[in-house]
Amino acid sequence: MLELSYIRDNKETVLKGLRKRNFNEEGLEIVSKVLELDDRRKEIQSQLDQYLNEANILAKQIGDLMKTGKQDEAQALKADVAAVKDKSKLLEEEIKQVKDNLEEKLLTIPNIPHESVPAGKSSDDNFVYKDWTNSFPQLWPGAQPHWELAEKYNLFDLALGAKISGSGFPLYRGKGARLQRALIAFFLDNAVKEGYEECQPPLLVNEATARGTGQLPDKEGQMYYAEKDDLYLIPTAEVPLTNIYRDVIVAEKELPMLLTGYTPCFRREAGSYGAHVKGLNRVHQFDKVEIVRFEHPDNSYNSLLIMLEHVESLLQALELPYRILRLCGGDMGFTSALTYDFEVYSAAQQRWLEVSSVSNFETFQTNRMKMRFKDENGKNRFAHTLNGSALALPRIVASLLENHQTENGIRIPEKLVPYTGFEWIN
RNA sequence: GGUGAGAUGGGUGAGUGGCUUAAACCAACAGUUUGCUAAACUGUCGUGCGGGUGACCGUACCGCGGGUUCGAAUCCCGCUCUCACCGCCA
Repeated sequence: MLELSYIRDNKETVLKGLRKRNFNEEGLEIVSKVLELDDRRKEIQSQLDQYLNEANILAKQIGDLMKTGKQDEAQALKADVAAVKDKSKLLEEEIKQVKDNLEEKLLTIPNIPHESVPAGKSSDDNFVYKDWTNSFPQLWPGAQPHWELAEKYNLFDLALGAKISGSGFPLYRGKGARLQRALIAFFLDNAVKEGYEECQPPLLVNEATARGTGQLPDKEGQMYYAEKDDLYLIPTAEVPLTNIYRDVIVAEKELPMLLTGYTPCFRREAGSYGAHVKGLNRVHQFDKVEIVRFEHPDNSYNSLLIMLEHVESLLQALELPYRILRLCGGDMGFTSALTYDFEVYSAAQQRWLEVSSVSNFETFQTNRMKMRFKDENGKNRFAHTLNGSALALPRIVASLLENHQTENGIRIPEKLVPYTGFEWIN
């Protein structure tokens, strides 16, 4: 959620930012609308405070009169209080309406893209920030896509997963299951080495938590929901990890705070079926190691670059061809100010697969969550949040299997061997 | 699932209708003292909103939501959560 004071002081910047997100002139009216509502809110607040002040003074007088035995005079004042109360009641109702309306509108405004974010309609307009300049792995004619390799080497079984749960719930087994565990441990170890604190959060979260990071009300349909208990299955560890600091004010020197966690992630992905979702390309349940940072606003963009390097180092260790995209305004998530996507090349499918999304949310999430730090002047300010996948497993596995396949089996990258305990899948 | 107790500021915890934004203690921060550390002493030490250049002023907030009252942390109702014990259970 954008800060109202920010919208007020930077209206032109906000409008420019929303245009980058392809808001038309009609859509942009929301900005003026919000400011008008806020003006009205302030107006009512002033008047209301005045009435309440009057009532408080009268109540005190009544108390004093009662104590000194002047019952009659006290009774007379009670009528005055009642009159003031009537007026304040009306204003209270009105201000509640205005506030609700304001909040509702504010929640529909996405984050303002960073000035460096290119305009654009869709993923076609994303800017290649760092391209893969080496040659791609050359596969021989008999090379197979990962779903065929999985069958050949008994690594995972989608049909079996479908029997047990439904489509999109892979069942890993044998060396496939071991590979999952190895990747998770490898990613976690690397995050911890970078200074992130390892966490194991709950996988089901309540409404306030889902709201804090912006999954609600924006992406309600994307989450699985356990109705009986009013809990949501997390679509990413970002949700529970970031909410650790909901409604918390920390000392400035505590920043930055770095958290990492492995969790399964659950996504309904309603409506996405077809050729692109074959194999592990898109599933309802997958494993991911997430990194989350709470940063001082002055440092957040620098830290974003540090996160990029971290994710890059993982992909290099796994010896996978990758590229980094800078998302355009039209393709960026609702809550993000700047997002880099990482894609690995799937040699057998001959296309890029997204494996990580690293974003700076600035104060968009912390404003919703009321997560602040006390600055050197004793003022409470919203911290910046950042997060990124480091990494999401399924497409890494897909790419790993496809790119490292040989006629004699699939080679495990050297850095991963200590985790898998085997050098070859064959 | 059953029974009981509870929810107050960063923490412990006092506070049963007006003198309470809320005692006291601890932690934290600043200063004095000191060769250094420690101790001692002094001071500061909640959040949102509105107003003001500002010191400040007003207002709301004692788990959440209602209610009673001129006036509620305090009384009433509903909800949520926590803790303890029992049952079930990895």
